[in-house]
Amino acid sequence: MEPPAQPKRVTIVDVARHAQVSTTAVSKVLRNAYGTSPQMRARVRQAIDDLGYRPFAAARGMRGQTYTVGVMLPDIRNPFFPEILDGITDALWETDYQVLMAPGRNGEAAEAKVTEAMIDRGMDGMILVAPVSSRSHLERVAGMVPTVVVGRHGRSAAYDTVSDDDLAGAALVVDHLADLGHRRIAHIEHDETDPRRIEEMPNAIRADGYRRAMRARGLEDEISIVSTTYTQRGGYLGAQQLLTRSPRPTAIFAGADIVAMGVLQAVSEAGLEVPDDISIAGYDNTTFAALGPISLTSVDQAGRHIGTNAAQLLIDRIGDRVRPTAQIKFSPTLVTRRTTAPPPG
Amino acid sequence: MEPPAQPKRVTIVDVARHAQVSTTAVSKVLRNAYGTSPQMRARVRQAIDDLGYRPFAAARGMRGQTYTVGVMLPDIRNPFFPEILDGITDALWETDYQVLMAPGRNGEAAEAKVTEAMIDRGMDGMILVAPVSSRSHLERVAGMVPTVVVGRHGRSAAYDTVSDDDLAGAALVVDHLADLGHRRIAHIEHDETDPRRIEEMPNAIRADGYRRAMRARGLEDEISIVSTTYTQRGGYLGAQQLLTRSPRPTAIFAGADIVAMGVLQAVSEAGLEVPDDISIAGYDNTTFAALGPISLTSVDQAGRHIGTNAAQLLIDRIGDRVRPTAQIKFSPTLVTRRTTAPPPG
DNA sequence: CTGAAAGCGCTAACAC
DNA sequence: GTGTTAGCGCTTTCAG
Repeated sequence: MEPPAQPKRVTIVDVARHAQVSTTAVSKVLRNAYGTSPQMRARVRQAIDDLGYRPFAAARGMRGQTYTVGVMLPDIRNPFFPEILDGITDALWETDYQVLMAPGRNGEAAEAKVTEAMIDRGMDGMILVAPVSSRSHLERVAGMVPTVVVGRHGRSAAYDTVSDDDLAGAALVVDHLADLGHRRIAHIEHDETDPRRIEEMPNAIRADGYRRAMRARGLEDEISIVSTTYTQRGGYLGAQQLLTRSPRPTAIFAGADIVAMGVLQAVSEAGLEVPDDISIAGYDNTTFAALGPISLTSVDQAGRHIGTNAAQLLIDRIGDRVRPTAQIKFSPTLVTRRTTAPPPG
Repeated sequence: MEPPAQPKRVTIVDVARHAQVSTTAVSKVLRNAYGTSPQMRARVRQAIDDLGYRPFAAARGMRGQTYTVGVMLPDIRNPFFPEILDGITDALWETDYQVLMAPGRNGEAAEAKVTEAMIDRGMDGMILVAPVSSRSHLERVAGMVPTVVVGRHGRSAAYDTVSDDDLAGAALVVDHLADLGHRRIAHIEHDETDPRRIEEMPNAIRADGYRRAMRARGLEDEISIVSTTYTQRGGYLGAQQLLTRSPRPTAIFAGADIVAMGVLQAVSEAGLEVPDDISIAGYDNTTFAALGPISLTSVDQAGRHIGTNAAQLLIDRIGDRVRPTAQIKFSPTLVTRRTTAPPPG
């Protein structure tokens, strides 16, 4: 058996004929536009049901909206980002908008490719999560299509933002560890060289928050940072370096849970016990931080919540493209688990 | 500062004028179509660069292709699925196709919504990963747009498939445990009630593979299955049931890594040690199975590889819609780690 | 309140 | 090898 020949799509013309009205009328009913009588709406709706009509987005896109919003996530392997997507999808579930996601792969070139592809496909709006692209690129994108940027700090007149207070989050961790009695608290950061990004990227802000919090606790002499990447391997390599230092840190604050996973690995290979010999804290409170055998102390960012808020902001922006931009900032909380305890001795 | 007024898009007409050729010529060059001289191609390319032209997908979609493929994943929280998406994205990276993903949320209604949205948006092809929809729905979709189904067993004349040999995978686990000396090996499955799906869904096949392998080892009297869901909570509840049985199983084969996470939790709460008191095995070999503190024995499905093959199949199918459908089946391998060992005593 | 008609940007016959 | 032209399905003036 061959695949069945494509049945020709039902169009607005078919619906109009069936309902004995004009195509204009159908179009108006579809968009809940002004100027349709109740009985006309009823007849058109009936015809739509009878024929199983569904609007063809490409055709709509040529004149008006596509009812599609694009989401770019940096890395779907990091379990924190799916939470955000989930929040976005939930918020838009009951609307006519369909959410479509593409991975940005943590690179400027890849991100540019994705944002252009989305613009070319007529997205009505875009949500860019923790993009690494330059601010000017982001503003150019936002100039073409309503855009919400998630995770980057710093306000722009071109796009709305939703972010988490990474400065406060880092302080939460440092304070928690210091309260337990730790002094030699080290940090593993995601290396940020581009000076223009250093003020905006969450990873850089966390490192800064760590420094400030250490100083605030009078621990400036103990500040100790290793720069790798926000990956499991980055955590592994970073921890290896830290463990050879002498005196050895009694606690490691990893900039992301995924980094903490690598740290745990290195610590275990070094024959050390967590938390008896060394305390570990992560960031993001991802699902695997909560897993029994891991039970990682981590900073919770409420990813879902970030997602729903970003979606709402985008809908508002699509509705009014010239209103002033908004900046929503959430406060993180600390979830303490079994990887942190008072220092040995 | 207001967002800058939208600069009007550069169209094919602008390019044609700039290059002093017809719009047809530009269109042909864009599609590498037959009948263009080298010098014309050069001039058109030059004009495209000069003007920064990019084709508008919505307009293309009205006549031909949109150069977009849609991927539906059941659940992006399960870290196995991102691997597949990664494989797909990689395979299509150098092509003109853009990959766009939407979550199917493990429900027939949600899946229908997503597949329709993708069809409405003129996707050139779709890859549906582990869909729960009825076969007839899948075939209807495949009749409208080239489709590859990943994970479901059973051949269809309407769509190509890529799957993993779940029967063999389950046997790998049972044999491994039996070789270690276990006899009371229990299984936690994802409950499948729909008889039409029971023959196709990977979860059902795994349960079946477990039963067959147990019989093949002469352990038919020890067959013990708990039906919950492929979630962490499902694993937790399932394990709680199993641990109260007497005699207690000495090994639990969880149908998915995420399930094994819940099992580990329940086992730990019951005060039992893994693997000394009880062995645990999972399925999917997700990133967290490999994490040091977890180190879960699991079946590897090579998700990336599944993704790249599905993408290739889809490209082939887009190129020739009537060629016979293909069924690719991969063989899983077992990765043994620290959660399995000989039974106590 | 309703409908006729003009495109949106692109592709595909079909002529030249 | 190249250009002219007629739409694809929808939205949007603009008359009636």
